[in-house]
Amino acid sequence: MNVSFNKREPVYVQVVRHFKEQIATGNFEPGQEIPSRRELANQLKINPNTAQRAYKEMEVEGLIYTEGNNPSRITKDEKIIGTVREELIIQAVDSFIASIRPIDVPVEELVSLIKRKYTESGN
Amino acid sequence: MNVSFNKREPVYVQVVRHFKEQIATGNFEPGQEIPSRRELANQLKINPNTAQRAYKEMEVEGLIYTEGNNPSRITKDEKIIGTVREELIIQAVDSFIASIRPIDVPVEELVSLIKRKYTESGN
DNA sequence: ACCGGTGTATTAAACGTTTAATACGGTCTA
DNA sequence: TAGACCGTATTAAACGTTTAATACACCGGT
Repeated sequence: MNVSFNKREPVYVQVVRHFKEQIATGNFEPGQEIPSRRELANQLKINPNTAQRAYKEMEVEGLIYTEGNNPSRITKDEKIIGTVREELIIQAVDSFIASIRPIDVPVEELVSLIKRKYTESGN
Repeated sequence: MNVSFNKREPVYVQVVRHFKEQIATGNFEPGQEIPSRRELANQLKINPNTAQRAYKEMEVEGLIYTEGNNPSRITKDEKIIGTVREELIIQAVDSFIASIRPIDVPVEELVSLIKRKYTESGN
């Protein structure tokens, strides 16, 4: 569980995204138990309420579910799981396009840049 | 002068970026006069102090300069102007890479997506 | 000389969001 | 039945940004 926070974006949003990334890349199995609110808070050194808020949001979106007073679990709905990856990608791409379009960069220059930077070893 | 603000990012930051985009795309000539603080505030419906803060930042970065008590002007330093475009692009690309890398998307899928969306009429 | 426009500076208050503190009720188990 | 762990709820505090109110000095044209 490794999350580095930036301070401009709400922490709970970053936590949600982190979980989505895990789900999208298959690091979480459907139905898999996730850390309790309090345990997550401990691990990430955040307030339990912030963890709660993140989980609440994920629950509303159907990404996780809670039965009784047991730690929540990743949804078993494969359809939802499959959607997560696409949504993350689309959001990232759209946001990138929106930020780059005003600068009028030739698409080939862009592609070349991305290919090079994306392929570079893990930075 | 058309700027649409999102409310997550400080307004003055968005104003600065907007000006940088104008400079990067050549919409501003070197030495060209820009609106006074108070006029910009009127145009964008923001507080004069917010305009001042944006301009101050640009002045610190050498993008604009001020002589006497006249409205500020775009720098005549072509080197700085040339740099603006590169910086905007690098920043956008780096930020995109950072957000997309955790999802493990094949680079070709990415390139294909970007080409399609970027080429789509102005959305 | 005056008036209106510049840029600049300081200080305080308002505002919304995020985070924190705390408490409550449930369930399980030793 | 007591304790520990769950999720949940309510309220308060902290924080950063923005707004606001003023004030100052400067220059230019009337």
